[in-house]
Amino acid sequence: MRQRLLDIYQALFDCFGPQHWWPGETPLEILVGAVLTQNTNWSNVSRAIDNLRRAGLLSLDALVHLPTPLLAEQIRPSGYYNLKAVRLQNLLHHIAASAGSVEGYFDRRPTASLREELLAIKGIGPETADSILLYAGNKPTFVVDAYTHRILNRHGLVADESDYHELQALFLDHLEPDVTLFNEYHALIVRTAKEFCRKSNPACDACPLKGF
DNA sequence: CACCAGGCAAGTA
DNA sequence: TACTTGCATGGT
Repeated sequence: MRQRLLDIYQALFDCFGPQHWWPGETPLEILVGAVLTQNTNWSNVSRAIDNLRRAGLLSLDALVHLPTPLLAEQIRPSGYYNLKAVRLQNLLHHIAASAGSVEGYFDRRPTASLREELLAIKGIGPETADSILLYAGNKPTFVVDAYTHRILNRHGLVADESDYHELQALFLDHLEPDVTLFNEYHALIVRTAKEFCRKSNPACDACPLKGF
C-alpha cells in the first residue's frame, strides 16, 4: 500500500508539479479560509477574505471583537454566512484565549492534543481541524476531503462507506510524517480532482491516475 | 432550470 | 446508532 500511495503521489507531482498550498498569506488568513471554505468553492471564499482585508479586519483582535452580525455581512459571499461568522469567532476566541497569537498557539504542544481542542470547538470538524494543523501550524497530519474519498474510491482503494478516520489512517499508517509531503499530497489531490474527477466527470479519461 | 462546491451539527426515530 | 435536514452564495 505504501508503494501504491507513493506511485500515485509521483504521478500527480509529475503532472502538476508543486502546488504551494494553502492559498493564504498568513496563518490567520489560513484559519479564516479553513472555516469559510466548508462545503463552498474557493472563489466565493476569496471574495469574502478580500472584503475582510479591505475593511482592515484581518487581525485576531479585530475579528474576535467585531460584532457577529457585522462579521457575517463581510463574509456573505462565502455562503452560510451567519453560521460561519459564529464558527470563525468560536475558533478565534479559543486561539486568543489560549495564546497571544495564531503562531504562538501551535508552539510547544503535541499535535494530538491540539487536534482534540480544535475538535471540541463548535463548527470545527475533522477536515477543518486538520487543515488548520497542517497548513497554519505546519504539523504533520493528513487532510481528507470529499475529493480524497472520491478519487480513492474510484480507484478501488477504499469502500464507498469509508469514513474520515479510515481515509486518514491510510496515509498516516503508510507514509512517514512529513509536513511538506502531506501538504503537497493533499493539494495535488484537490488539483487533479477539480480538473478531472468532478462528479460530472466520472470517466476520468485524461486523468493522470488513469491506470492506477 | 438543476446541480455543484476543499463540512458540520442538530434533529428524528 | 443510522439517517435526514439546515445552512446560502455564486458558477456552470
